[in-house]
Amino acid sequence: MKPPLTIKQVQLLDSAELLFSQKGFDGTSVRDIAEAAGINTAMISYYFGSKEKLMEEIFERKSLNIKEKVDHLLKDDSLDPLEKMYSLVDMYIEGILQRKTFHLILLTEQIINQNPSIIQLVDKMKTKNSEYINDLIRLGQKKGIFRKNIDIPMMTNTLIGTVSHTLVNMDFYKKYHHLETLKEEEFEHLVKKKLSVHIKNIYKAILTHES
Amino acid sequence: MKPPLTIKQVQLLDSAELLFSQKGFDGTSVRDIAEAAGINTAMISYYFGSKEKLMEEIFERKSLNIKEKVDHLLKDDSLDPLEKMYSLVDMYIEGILQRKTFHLILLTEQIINQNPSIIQLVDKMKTKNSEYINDLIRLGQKKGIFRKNIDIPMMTNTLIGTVSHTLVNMDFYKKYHHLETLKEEEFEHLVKKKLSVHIKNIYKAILTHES
DNA sequence: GAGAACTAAACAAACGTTTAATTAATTTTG
DNA sequence: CAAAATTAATTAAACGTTTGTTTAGTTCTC
Repeated sequence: MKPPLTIKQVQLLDSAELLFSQKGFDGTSVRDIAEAAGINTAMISYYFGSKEKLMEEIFERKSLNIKEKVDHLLKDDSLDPLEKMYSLVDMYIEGILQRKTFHLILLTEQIINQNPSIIQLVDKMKTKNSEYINDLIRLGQKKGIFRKNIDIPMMTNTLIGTVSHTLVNMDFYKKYHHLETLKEEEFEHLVKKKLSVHIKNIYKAILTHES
Repeated sequence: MKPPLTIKQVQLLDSAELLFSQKGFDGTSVRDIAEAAGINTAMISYYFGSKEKLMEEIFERKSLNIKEKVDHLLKDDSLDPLEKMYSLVDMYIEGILQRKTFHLILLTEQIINQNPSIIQLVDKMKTKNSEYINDLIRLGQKKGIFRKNIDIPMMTNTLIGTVSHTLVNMDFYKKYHHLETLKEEEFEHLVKKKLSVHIKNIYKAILTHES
């Protein structure tokens, strides 16, 4: 069991997370991080051992864990399979947009993979995500409600891919549609709603309609 | 008009593109690039002026330009609106998977934006993509074949997002489904086919079905 | 032999990390 | 309970590398 983080550790982690999401891991220096947090540079090595391990700490803190929720969802008899899929879709939208900065780091780290322990962590996340969607779709198929010939990996790609691409393009979308007057909170709520409706439409169409 | 590139310039650009896609712009040194190309480090500054301008050259060389194809598609009377959308979908799948390494760079540069002229280039690309899909969907709506209440930006996000996420996860997909025995060529063909069928299904369902 | 192509070496700046010294907090002791 | 001893937190400076770029000289080409 690891000791709880101190206030300064959290300040460093938060500053680092923001900077990594904006300038990337290699584009951010430990001096940048320390200055943003108002803490001496040497404290990063003192607390975390290295810049690499600080990154790992960010991943351990911010990784999305919805295993319990999905397990509960699988057993829940009050929902039909499509409602369960809807619930999973909203979990991902909510989980990703609530961790915007971390998810941006995750996106770049999926492509630029240098640190072995981060590669391992990301692979585990991917495997879990595949399993969750796989389990829920197979359940609907067993109950005879979902179609048989579903390309499950592609359903995953559309869910995560659409949400991720929307996240990356949020600023562009805001400018392109002249929504700068909206409060950040309202804009985010709008995006979540649009994502939710859109992806659920797709899932309903692909999972339940005749071919 | 710029003078044509020499062989060595192309070698440097190709080596840089591969390394940038694997380790990111900041994670790649000019010495890395020069060594991979078997060319003296100083030649990068000599030819391109700087590492930054070398990156810009990559973008100018590899940016996807499908304007002519889309214009032609809009006028083509032998295709109905849905067939036109299908054609656009395949253009993106083909264009992105044929430029895998460049598209990976593009994905990270959309998040980690430092170089102003690259930001400008990426914004232009996004605007164009939005317009292409917008024009084709509106055409189908005018002809009374597509539904009225379509969330066009979200349709864009699903197309580009699904293809991008599939590209990023290709290696994972290969391992997870034990397809290592497949030749790279065959695997890529399989992925393209799956993407094509999947996204066309989505587009057909969302654009044409009743709500 | 003039101009372009190319090289090895040098440049200052920035990098992540360590060190040695100092201050702050905690524990031990009389 | 206060003083002393011990440990932890914090600092500025220095460490050795690596960074992108420039320089000065050499080789090649026409």
